[in-house]
Amino acid sequence: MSMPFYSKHSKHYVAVDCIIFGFDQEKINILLHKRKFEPYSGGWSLFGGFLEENENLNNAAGRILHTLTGFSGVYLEQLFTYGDVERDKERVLSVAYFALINTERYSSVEGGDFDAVWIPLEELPDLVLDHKIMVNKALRRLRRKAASEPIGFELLPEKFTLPRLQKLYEAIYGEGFDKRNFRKKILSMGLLKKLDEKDKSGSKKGAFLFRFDKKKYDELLSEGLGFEL
Amino acid sequence: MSMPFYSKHSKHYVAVDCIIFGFDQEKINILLHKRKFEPYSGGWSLFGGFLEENENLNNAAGRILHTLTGFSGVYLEQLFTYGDVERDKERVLSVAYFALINTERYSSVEGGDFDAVWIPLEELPDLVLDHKIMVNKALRRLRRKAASEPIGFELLPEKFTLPRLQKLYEAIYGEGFDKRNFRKKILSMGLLKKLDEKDKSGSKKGAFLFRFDKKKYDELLSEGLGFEL
DNA sequence: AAAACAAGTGTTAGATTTACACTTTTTATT
DNA sequence: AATAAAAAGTGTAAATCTAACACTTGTTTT
Repeated sequence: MSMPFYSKHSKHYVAVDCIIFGFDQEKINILLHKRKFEPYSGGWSLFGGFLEENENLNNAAGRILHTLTGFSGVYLEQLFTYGDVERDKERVLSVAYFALINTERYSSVEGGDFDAVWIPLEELPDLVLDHKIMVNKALRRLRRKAASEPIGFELLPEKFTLPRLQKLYEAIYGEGFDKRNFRKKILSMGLLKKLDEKDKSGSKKGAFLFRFDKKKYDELLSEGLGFEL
Repeated sequence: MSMPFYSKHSKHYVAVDCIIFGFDQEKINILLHKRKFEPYSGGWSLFGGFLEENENLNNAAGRILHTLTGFSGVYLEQLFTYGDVERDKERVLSVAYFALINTERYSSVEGGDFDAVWIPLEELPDLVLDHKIMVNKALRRLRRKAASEPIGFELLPEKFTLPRLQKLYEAIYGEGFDKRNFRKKILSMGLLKKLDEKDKSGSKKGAFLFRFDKKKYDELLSEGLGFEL
């Protein structure tokens, strides 16, 4: 039997769509662009593309992200697979990924070749297809994970101040936190290394810079502990 | 342009695999069967099948579950999509679902037409392809969700005793809990209706039966509260 | 020198979690 | 009929965690 058993089954188009989150010191933004092909040409859309033959899913997500935005080496996580969508009468499965981007490093994207625009989460326009559903799911996932894994740091530069970190968490959860309680909790994990530098961009006094201590985190993980906010 | 824009892209086989959990008053079991076709014929396998043309993903999962096991109307949730797998040189994407089954209602499956066998989680044999990875992911998901959504009840008959419910949670988390603390917490949510009946199968004294109060749960949800263990 | 501005710092009350042991009810045994 | 056995059911106290709260520090600008 040279023909595989399953060759009688149907094959499907599979797309990968990326929900790209960024943080601009103030609020969470999503990278969108205006769709340039039918159907729904001109509508706000996530960045997506098609899975190619023999291309593994994670690679496809990375490739699409890189091709369309220039970003590479960023945090990417598979979110969910949407199978109800129909386009042109033929269904296209969409595997959604969400990406977390340090906007400082990649701010050059704004207004670039692909009409990519950072849009604040609170001002999200209508999106094409089921993309809004994807964004909402991604946001729920981000909220859940940010409390139990150190993924928030992906949205910040390597060195960051505590006030900045707090702003980030406040943006993610859409609520304010008490400064003292926040510091107490985040520092008590022992996963932030305080540096001798200060960042004076935010105040006259300046705030100390910190760095996430990945080594310590891996140690904690292997002891069965971890990051828990 | 009658041909859709994306018709130049490749199409892919898409399979759906189901991780089926059951609880037999003692431990968590997984429903497996021996694969009957190449490759890996004879190896322990999850239940799976191919997604058909114009069939939506959730329906495919339900269909596969029903066709192969006779179960219907059970809890089914999409888990993750695996895109690295290769079979016969040609990649088949697999969308994994996990199912929770009230074994009492469906005990007839054991030894049925499809060689379905309930195998205790702790005695899991090697599985075909990446199925073991799927099972582990499903288990992590079950553990997470069982603490924040009332999905545990899907594994029990409609009426159940508190000692039974506690056994279930102990099986899910692989550790023992204090009886008094467990009761206190689960009853404090106000989501269990105590019935006037007792189940005497487990002891001479008999234990009162309870029922999960879905109406109350929906009320709580709409108030922004919920199930939190 | 004073005003302005954000960074930084501790304590206390309340809530939640954990640890822990005896009584009740019924059936089976003598 | 009395007793033993077996699981169901029940309360409290200590410890931990969470939440609420206001002033001081360091630097720059005027």
